[in-house]
Amino acid sequence: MTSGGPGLRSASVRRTNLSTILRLLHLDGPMSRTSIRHHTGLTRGAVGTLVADLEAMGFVRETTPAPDGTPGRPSPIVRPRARTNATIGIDLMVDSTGVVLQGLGGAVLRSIRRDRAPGRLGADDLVADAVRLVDQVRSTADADTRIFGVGIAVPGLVDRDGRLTLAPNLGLAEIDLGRRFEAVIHDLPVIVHNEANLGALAESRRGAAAGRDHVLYLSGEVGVGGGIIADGEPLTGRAGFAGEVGHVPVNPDGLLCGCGAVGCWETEVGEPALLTRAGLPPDGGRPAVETLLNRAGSGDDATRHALAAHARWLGVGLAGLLNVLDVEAVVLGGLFGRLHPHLAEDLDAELDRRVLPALRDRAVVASTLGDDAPVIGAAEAVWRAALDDPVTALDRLRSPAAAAG
Amino acid sequence: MTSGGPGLRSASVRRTNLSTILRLLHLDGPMSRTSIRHHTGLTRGAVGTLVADLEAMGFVRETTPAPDGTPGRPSPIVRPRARTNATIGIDLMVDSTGVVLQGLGGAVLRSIRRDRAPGRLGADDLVADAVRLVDQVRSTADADTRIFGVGIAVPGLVDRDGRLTLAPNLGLAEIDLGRRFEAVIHDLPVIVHNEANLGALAESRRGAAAGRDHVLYLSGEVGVGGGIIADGEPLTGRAGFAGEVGHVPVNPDGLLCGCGAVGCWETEVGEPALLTRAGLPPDGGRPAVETLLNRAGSGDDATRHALAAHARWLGVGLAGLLNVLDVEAVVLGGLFGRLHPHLAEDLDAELDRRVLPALRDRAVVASTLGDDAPVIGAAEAVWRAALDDPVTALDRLRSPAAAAG
DNA sequence: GCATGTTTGTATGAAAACATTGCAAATATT
DNA sequence: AATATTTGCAATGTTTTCATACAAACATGC
Repeated sequence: MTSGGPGLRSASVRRTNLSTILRLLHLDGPMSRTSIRHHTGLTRGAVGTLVADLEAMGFVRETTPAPDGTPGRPSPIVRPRARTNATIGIDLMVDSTGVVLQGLGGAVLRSIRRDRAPGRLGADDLVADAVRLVDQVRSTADADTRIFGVGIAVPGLVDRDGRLTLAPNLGLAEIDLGRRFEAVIHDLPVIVHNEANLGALAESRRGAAAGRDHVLYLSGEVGVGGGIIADGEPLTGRAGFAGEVGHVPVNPDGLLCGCGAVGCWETEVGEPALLTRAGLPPDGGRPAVETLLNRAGSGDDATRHALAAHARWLGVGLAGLLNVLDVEAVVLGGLFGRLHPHLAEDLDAELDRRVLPALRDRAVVASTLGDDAPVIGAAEAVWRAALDDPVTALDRLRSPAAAAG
Repeated sequence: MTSGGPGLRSASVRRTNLSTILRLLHLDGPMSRTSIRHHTGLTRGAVGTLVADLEAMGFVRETTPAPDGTPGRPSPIVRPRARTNATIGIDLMVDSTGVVLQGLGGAVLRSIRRDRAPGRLGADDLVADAVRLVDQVRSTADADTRIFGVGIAVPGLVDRDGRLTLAPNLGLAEIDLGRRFEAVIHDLPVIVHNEANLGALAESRRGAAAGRDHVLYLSGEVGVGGGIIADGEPLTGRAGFAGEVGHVPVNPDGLLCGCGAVGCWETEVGEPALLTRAGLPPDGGRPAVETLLNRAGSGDDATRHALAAHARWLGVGLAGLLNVLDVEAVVLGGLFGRLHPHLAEDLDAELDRRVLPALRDRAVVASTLGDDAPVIGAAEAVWRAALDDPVTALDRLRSPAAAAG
């Protein structure tokens, strides 16, 4: 509606600079004060007082560098204090719940995953189960560890306010999941996002696409989701639903999709489609996929043909996305990541056929974070919010009363 | 590669605030100082000196408001000085060249379009022809009009540095179009972008999607292009090629596309496909389209069926884009805009079938700027760059020597 | 026509933050 | 041990905004 951001007050300069430096340390790791100067363009004096502030707030610690042979007085190394500053990520997968504790700087301090009974729980049980794991993780943290919030990855449509519109694989719909969690974890801010969007965030920050600013992450399970990083930031769309690549039409004469349409990409590259092609039960789940991968490894012809067909359909949809988004890296997560070694060749061939020549210079790689990409992304998303204004984030932790704002 | 922006110096606060206010006036039109205060959150004193600065620089003029019946001292209206501050937009269409002079605030001060001989010119002639029109426009501007730059819209792939990689419909490839123009228009900065991206910018600022932050613009001519506005800003992609929606695969068993692939969206919804469906010569161009529209208006059955089929294919591709991008408005430009009244119903039906329910709340509208969307977008793109830092933009104009930076 | 209330612009002083400058500290080299 | 280099630290100056007080411009009511 209205254009132009808020005006910049004199006082916000400090906040912005503190945020800039802390984010730099979080993403690029420990570095000397001089390195900070070169990244930010600030003067020695300014960096000095800013780092001193961050140290006083407990965000960083300065250490003397090991001699490296260069002349001149050595510049102290500024290190993010991972153990004293952390966020929590939760991943509500279809058959398991994962929780991580991620320190400032990105290190995963603790990681738990617990299988859930295949029978579908209600929302209450789902939340209670996850909160138990959160408590378990919090109990192992140091006594002085400050936790800045909880991020939750959900396989479903989540709007910008954290309301879960639809999550068929969890059997949920129209639930304000953020509020549910906040009601139980009353002392921490909670954010909820789609798992593919968070997977994209994680892989672009810590994983296979680290440092890339234009990334497409594909999450292939029963459903197919996508997360887009554009100019280094998650692409949310109007309501937060962007990235539903599973429902791009690729085959007008294709199969009926769960969404009601015909020929969605998901019907061709989802897990059931793969298993069907390979002559395995479509709902065979993870074990069936393992069987398939084993057969592929041992050179089974039928399986290889099935994978080749799968690769072609993967290429059809992916080519369209590459032409539209012009990303520099595609990260294959979930099922796609496991399949990648077996279909990379056919996939690349299909892409060479369908992607415009100018857009062909891309990297399609398997996820390096694997199934943990969404959880790590959830924790990372909390950092993204907190590091936007570390001062008030810290203030809010100290006086939760002010969190009403 | 590196993360985190530059550090904020005390002096850059002023620049940021000047930029914020000027952009506000450019996009939202004249407003009182008080209104500026409400938009920016700045105090009376700050707004006062900032506006005084802008006035001294010749960007704005203050006028006394007409009495409106409210008590209290009236707040002066701050008006962008359109006639003293302008940008130039150029549009190199397939068969014509358009040039506009756009004042600060968005008003189109002058607009020329000249048909070009259908025979393809070389790059040199194309540039020379356009520059003649630019000179014509410049000569009609006031003597004290400052022109902040020239933006050029091209139907083709343009990278971030203004190099034209491929423009099949102009018969050009691998040309540094920006440099060519700069060599002739030596006194002005030049930027080059894809016409669909600029059309999207124009429609999201001044046209059918004014004020919307998430917009997809479709440019339908012989080729099909797209421009995406995400979070209010153009989505460029890694190299600036994002938005090539014409080559999204929609029909694996379809026709061979000019790009070498099979079943691109363009083969189903491009002008030739439409004309073929309606039993007209595929290369009939604009006159054939007029014939088709006339027949549709008079209720010709075959034509209506052709349009219905066209609408369905339009819906197939558009549904995929909506699911991926979650935009709030789709603006149909070029051919699509002219067709819209005749196929809106069938298109909406197809979208309802294929777009996820949560994403269905969108507006598909015809362009209001029509064929001028890309030219206006080109001028608007220059403003976008100049208003990012009006002070240095002005300094550069005054001392072109500094433009070397 | 005048007093009153309301809203706003202007002017002055204070506070915050960074840049600049000079000097001391810590390293490598000769 | 002396020199060159790079850096941290402290003091001073500049810039910008905020807070406050006062004057100006409008409407209303008597």
